[in-house]
Amino acid sequence: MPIGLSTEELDRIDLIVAARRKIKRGTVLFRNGEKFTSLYAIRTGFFKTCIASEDGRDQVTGFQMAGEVIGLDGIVNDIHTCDAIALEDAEVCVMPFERIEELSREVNALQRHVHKIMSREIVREHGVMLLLGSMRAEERLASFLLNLVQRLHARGFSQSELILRMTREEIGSFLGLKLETVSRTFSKFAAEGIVEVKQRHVHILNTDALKDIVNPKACH
Amino acid sequence: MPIGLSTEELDRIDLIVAARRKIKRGTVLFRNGEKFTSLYAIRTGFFKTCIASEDGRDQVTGFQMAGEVIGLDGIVNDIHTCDAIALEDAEVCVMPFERIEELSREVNALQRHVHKIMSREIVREHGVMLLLGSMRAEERLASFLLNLVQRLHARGFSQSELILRMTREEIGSFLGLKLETVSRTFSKFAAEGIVEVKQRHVHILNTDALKDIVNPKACH
DNA sequence: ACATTTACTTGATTCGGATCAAGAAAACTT
DNA sequence: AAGTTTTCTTGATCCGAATCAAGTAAATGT
Repeated sequence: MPIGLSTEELDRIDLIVAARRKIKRGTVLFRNGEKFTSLYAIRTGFFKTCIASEDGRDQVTGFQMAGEVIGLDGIVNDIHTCDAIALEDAEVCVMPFERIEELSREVNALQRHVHKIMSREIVREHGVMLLLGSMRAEERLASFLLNLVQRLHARGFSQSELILRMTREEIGSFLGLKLETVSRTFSKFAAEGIVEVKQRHVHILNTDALKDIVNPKACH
Repeated sequence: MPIGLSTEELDRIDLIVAARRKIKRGTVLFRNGEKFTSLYAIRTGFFKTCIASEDGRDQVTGFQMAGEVIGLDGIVNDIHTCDAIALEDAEVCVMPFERIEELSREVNALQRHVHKIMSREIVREHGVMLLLGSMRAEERLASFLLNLVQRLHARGFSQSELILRMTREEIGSFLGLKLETVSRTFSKFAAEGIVEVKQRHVHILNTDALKDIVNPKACH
């Protein structure tokens, strides 16, 4: 949450949260077609969001963790256009969007904060487009791992160890790859000594090597 | 612009526009790294936005036309993270973001409008992710053509004829394909009688066929 | 503890799109 | 109008990832 607020303002922002809601692993927070009413701030747990095309195909559009906000897709048409599914037991703050709009008219820092959250999501998606549009499988997976571990580290977790909350298929869907390719690429990284992988447990042994894969240096 | 406003409110919204700016074809409206100050509403002309990774690769993230707003990427960090380049002579309204925030605290419809614009961009990008993550070349190009022509039609242009403002390479960058593949796919569509293509001039002969390519029907 | 399901790995083969290459057609220059 | 540059098309070949297939390991339920 934003800084530089008076205690009075902070108290008011607390009022945005209408309720807390627990979501069991594998269940849906909101789904495509549902009426949009609220944004959700993740308190604990891990989510994926995905959209489906009319024919069965579907695409994971992102993985979200504690401190991130989901539901922004619903604002345009007052209808959610993607599904948000908990990948582990989770708890969210339900923030009715009407209240957010109301209060952000009065608290400048909140208004600014809401704008930044939406802009950040747009920029994040630009990055995903670059990944999907121009990277090869190894680059995609390396980029994915670095991004995950960086976000986890910002939350106080290890820089080198992580537990994947999603399946190979979900990773593949997000990265525009098939699950076999994801699996093979993990194995390749492991064979090169860059990571240790044991199912969902990943230990990054050589962060620089991953960075080099994403961003091949011209020299040496 | 939003509806349901009093004339007084409309007058105030006009004040958002600090200036108009003409941008010559091939020149930059803003570029990566520049300080963010304003959003831009396109009055006339056609833009592309693109991001570059550290190694030379770059990715067109979108094509924008009259009535659309660009610059949203700059809000998070007060720095633009992409380039906006005019693909034909253009004119934009410069809307200082400070003024937008100020006024949208007072005019609810404007606040709502700003939120919807940002959410719409997020949803659009979800669609691009689906395209890049799961579609084949033909599906991508068909989807691209349908999207372009639909937006042009909404602005009063033909449903079946359009002039591409961008090169094959730019289309390819946007769609995650090489320019040769774009060219070949155009030729394939032409051979099948779905479109007539003559350089940048495209005539869509069979919209349903394009829709079928994007969304293959199970039966027949 | 066992059976069942789900998730993951690895191999063989295929295929779509990238790459390499050359030429043609437009679009600018001057 | 001629020359130059940019854009586009088409062909031949190659490669990365998809697909098909089989088997293993882990998670879940009873």
